[in-house]
Amino acid sequence: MSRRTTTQSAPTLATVAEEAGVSRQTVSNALNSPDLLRPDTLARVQEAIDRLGYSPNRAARNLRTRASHLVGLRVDPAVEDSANSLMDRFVHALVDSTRTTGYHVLLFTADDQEDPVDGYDELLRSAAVDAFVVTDTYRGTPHSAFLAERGVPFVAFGRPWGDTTASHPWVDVDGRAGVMLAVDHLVGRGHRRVAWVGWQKNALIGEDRRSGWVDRMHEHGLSTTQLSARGEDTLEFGARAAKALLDADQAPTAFVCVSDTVAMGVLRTLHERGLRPGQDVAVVGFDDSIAAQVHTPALTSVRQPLEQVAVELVGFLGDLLAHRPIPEPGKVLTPTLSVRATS
Amino acid sequence: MSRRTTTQSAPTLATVAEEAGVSRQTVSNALNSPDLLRPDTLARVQEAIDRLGYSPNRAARNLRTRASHLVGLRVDPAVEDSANSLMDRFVHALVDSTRTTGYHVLLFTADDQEDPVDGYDELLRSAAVDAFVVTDTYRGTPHSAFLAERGVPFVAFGRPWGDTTASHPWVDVDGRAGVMLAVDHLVGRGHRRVAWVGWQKNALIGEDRRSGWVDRMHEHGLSTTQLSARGEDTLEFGARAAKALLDADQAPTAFVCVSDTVAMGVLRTLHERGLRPGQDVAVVGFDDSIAAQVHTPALTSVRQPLEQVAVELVGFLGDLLAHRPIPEPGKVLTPTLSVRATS
DNA sequence: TTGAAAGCGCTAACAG
DNA sequence: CTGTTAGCGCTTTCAA
Repeated sequence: MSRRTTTQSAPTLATVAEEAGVSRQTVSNALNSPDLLRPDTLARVQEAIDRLGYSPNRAARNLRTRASHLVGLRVDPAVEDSANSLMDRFVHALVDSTRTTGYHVLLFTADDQEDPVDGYDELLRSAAVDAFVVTDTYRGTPHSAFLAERGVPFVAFGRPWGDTTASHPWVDVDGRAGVMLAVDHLVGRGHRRVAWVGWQKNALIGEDRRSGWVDRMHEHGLSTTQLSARGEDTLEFGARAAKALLDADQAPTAFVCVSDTVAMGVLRTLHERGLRPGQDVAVVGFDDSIAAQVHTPALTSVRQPLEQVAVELVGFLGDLLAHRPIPEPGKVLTPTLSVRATS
Repeated sequence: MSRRTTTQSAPTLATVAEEAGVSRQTVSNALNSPDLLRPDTLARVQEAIDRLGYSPNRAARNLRTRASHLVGLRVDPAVEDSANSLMDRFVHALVDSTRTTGYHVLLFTADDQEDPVDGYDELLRSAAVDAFVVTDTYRGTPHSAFLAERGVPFVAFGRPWGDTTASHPWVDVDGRAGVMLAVDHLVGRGHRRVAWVGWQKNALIGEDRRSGWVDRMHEHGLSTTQLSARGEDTLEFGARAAKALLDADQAPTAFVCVSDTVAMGVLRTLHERGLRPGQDVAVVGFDDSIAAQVHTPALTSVRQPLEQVAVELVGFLGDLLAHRPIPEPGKVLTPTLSVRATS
């Protein structure tokens, strides 16, 4: 009782038209503008479609409409030993969001990892994708400016730091507010000496997060002097920074970290020194990675609303590709704090 | 000095042909069968292509050749609180492997998470993808049988457990051998009572891994009685199992775990009881997840060669789509042991 | 070795 | 509301 024999080629518009006793165009209309058809015709066509198991050929449709309904996402190699599985969660969220809109996500990598725009051009020129999602936030690489310059249609996860001329749609998470959440939480638990372990000064994202710590500490009437460390996004740096801070005159009783990776380093130092996280010293990370969740003790962390980021991005994508005007092309979402055992 | 004005439509074969002073067909040949052209003609065409920044339109090519050069990969929601970032690493590896072959990876999700084949049909019928990569290993869901039945072209990460009729290409990792590695390692460090913390009996992957523990222990002349626990793939189960095993008459001095998630649970129990992992009790996980790497102390874990798995799968994909015969459609790769502080 | 003609399956524009 | 015509950009015949 198979609907079509295996060796037979797939049904086309013409097949369906014949089956339903209408013209090819009517079938096309049934698919794309069903309201143009009389209900009974529509039903008849729909029935034929179901009976034959017909799906419109995408290549033909793409050729005709000059759209692929694909969005490209460049995935760069995951960094081992880094707690950051942010990308994983984001990809899931993005694929989920695109599903309802008829778009699909095409993954690609750069031949040349150093070139921020490698891979984009070819995919676009060959009409393989309609647009891109770029994740600037992720490592702070300024792909956006290059892409915008070349007229590549894209939406970005991550705001165009400092670039006031940018006009592409973007969605970002308010890292500063997330850190403020962490500071409030710790101060609420009685901590007065709350340290910051962050990235280098030239990391704009890192500085934004840090400003949340500085400002909130001051608002609480607390000092930030001698309580800040800056370095790379590695476990080793976190461990080193914690040692230095703990050895200072007035050792901090709590650490707010720019990332879970760094926080894991802080935890390692605490462990080495026999300090119990959550009891002797509090630690808060950033990203709410899997590693944070399964660590013992589980790490309190700032959680980015990636699912919502994805939804907003896909919304912008729709506007962009439909050439709808985008009045306010930037959106900042607020993170939450996942409170766990380390605080 | 722009190569083409922004408002102008992309160059086509005809544009290039005119530019080079040859026919469209010659340009097509230059692209697909360059050896048919005279060197000087080829050079002239190539130059025109470069000058115009031409890339063949994929939709047109796909329509004509009835191939999309896309492979589908269904991503299911990541499970929170589980250490398993295996999928993330695998996706990266796959995208990397496909790059050189001219294929791209298309991501999709199922509307209905429960239906093991939801989403595949539509993508295939509409010729959106040429084939699929399915990751049976990941959760042990038997997609393969369903897909094979429907004549869907696919390659699988994960062997067709028990299904002797399966004829699709697959690549798998020898979990049993991985666990044997772990047992050897622990016994070599003087452990005699090595426990197993695994999955339910009906998880074929889990049982395969467990057999490595059972057999190897016996080969070392060691007993396995009262040293095994079975349950779900959660941190809580790992913690519970460790408690029960430690409370038994002859407490184990080492734990081999079916997954990092479970191992994290074991570590939690050790922590609660003041037992130092790697000193008082050894623990080995499976998957070498990020969480294992950044944990304090870092978790020894069996590492699957996902990069190699991806390469082999893409090789099979090439054979499959070129209708080349595949003499031996299964390949088993051997994992390695990442030794860290917990053992 | 190069060129001309045909057509993949679809949708946009128009005519009925 | 339905049908006819044309053509998207490419590759696959087949001739020259």
